[in-house]
Amino acid sequence: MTDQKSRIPTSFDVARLAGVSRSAVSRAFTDGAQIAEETRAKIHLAADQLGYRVNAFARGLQSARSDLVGLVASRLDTPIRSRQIKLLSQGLLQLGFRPMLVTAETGAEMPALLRSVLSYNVAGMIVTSDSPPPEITAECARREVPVVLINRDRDLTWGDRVQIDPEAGGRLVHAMLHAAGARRFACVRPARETFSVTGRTAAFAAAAGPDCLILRAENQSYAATRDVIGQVLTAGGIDGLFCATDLMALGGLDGLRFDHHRAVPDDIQVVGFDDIEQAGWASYNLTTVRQDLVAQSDAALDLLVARLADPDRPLQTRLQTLQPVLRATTRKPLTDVR
Amino acid sequence: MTDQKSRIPTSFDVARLAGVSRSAVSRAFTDGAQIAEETRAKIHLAADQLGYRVNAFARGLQSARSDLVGLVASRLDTPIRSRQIKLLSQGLLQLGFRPMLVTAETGAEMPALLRSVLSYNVAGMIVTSDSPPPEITAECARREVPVVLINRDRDLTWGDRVQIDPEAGGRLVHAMLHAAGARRFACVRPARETFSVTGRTAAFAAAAGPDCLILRAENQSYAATRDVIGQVLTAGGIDGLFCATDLMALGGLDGLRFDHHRAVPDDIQVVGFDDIEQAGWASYNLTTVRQDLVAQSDAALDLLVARLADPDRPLQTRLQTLQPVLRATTRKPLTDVR
DNA sequence: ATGAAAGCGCTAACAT
DNA sequence: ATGTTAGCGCTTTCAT
Repeated sequence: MTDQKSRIPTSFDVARLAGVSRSAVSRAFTDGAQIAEETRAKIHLAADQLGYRVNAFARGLQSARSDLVGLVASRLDTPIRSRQIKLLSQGLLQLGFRPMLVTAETGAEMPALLRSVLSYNVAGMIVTSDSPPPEITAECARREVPVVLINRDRDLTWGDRVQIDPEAGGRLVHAMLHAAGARRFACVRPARETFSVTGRTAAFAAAAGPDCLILRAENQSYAATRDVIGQVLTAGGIDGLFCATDLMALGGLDGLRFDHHRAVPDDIQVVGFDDIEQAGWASYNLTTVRQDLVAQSDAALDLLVARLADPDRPLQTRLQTLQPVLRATTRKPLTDVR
Repeated sequence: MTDQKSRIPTSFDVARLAGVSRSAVSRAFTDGAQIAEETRAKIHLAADQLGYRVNAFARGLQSARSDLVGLVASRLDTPIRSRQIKLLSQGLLQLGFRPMLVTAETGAEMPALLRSVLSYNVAGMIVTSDSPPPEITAECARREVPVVLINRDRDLTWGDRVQIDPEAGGRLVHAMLHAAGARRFACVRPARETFSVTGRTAAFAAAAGPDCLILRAENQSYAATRDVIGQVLTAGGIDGLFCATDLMALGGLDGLRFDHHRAVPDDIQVVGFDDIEQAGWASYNLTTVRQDLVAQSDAALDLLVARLADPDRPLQTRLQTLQPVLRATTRKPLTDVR
């Protein structure tokens, strides 16, 4: 109540109030520092009284590494991406890190953004974006900043990875459709190439054989897929459709049903990929392949922590399991899948 | 190529290479600093050669304010929240700020998180969460950290606001249903109270009259709403239903159609709120009220920048406009709404 | 276990 | 327009 002109208190103020040195204050706020429990309590009391908080900049300047972790993502308004970000940022918070979000829709802004994140001496970086920051991992490597890449291309030279096996994913989808009785196949993929998406559609097409129809949607959205899905029908006779992501599959489904008056799965069977929440909604009930995002996020955080503990360990890749989710856009399979 | 042992270069290294003082280097990296274009170019050249980046911690320590902006949100895997975060973080990035994401599902973690964000000397804070950080705004006020509250309760004492008018929203929904011919009303709201959601359901109920049935879903999810929607039918005769959010409305819709075999809008008309992407999908085609998230984000950033420019300006509240979106879960209205 | 003293890398007066 | 000089608030040896 006395001094209105409230300057932000520093460790000096706390030290004086508690009758100790500034180093003692520093120790009181450092985990595992050598300090008497009694002193620590006294200091914390004084600190609370003053509303003192360790200045993260001063601490970071000194110790040359912060508790910030860069979280790189694009299209984060997408169901799968937003869930990933949620899980990752919660996990980071729980581990005592602070997520610094870096989003870029166009790849152009990326390099500048990433460099500016690096200037915060981030403890690490988690990249879920499909827009690749190619040269940046080199700089991370140079600074020994741990990088975890989630479902990212192999073109990057530094970074631990957690990813699905796209080939296995593509083959699995084909097996699901085939077991359900489909024989003439098509798949829809987005125009822009992306590690996991491109990989699984390619593998699907390979498994489906040379007469597999390949459609390109302008992007990975519901709308873009709904727009092109009519082409599946002009081809004629196609009874098994793979859409590269659930979001695309839902657009395809609505296009088939509402724009082209086809029955799914009776006229044509449809499978998506990811198992986003909406895929399970009653109006869709989409057969799909589940990517376990919780496991993915756990694995990513695990890799981050492990590398922090031992910067010199060999780069590691963690493969995620894939799980078929049979719902109502395919017929009941005669034989078990897998 | 010479020194492998690559230490991270400092302004000192750049100064030496460029043959200038460290202050010159500092100026070369400060917008609007007094420095000859020639010198600046020379310095940037040297900096690039060395891979130099300004150390954000040292800069922040000095200037006692960073380009970090805290972005507080909960449930960010929800369509509306993730879109908000996307728009806000992009806008922040564009303005030269870095978003620091703070997510908390349980309100308990909040205070600690926010304090730790404050220790980063954030330039400001944008709060979209409905879990309120009540005492924290006091600390922001004390530190003169700008706060922008999006659709937040009135209990907070510091912060500019951008929000919808919940009363107007509730009345609008009632008007829409009434104009479409509904006469016996119900509404579903989540168990936990929330500024905008509670406000509009209350206003709806008030407009609908005393015999309006009020249902409580366990939370704001699709599943929770689908679970309770059957209670609308046991009441009997209800022909107009308001679900507090689109996400809830979609759950309600699927419940009515698939679990209880009711026709929408023939047996009962349904209106949601927000106009999330999924509301426009063909399987739902949900009548709703649009909250313009782009305008909301723009307004929030605007308020932030304005307060940064003039910390002493009076607190301001920006009201968002609401727009009815008539689709297929209501009948064609006889009279115009609004 | 605690204190004294020396920086971490930068910016901001102030001087030139 | 540029250089000199003090710090910003903290952590961290090194003594004690």
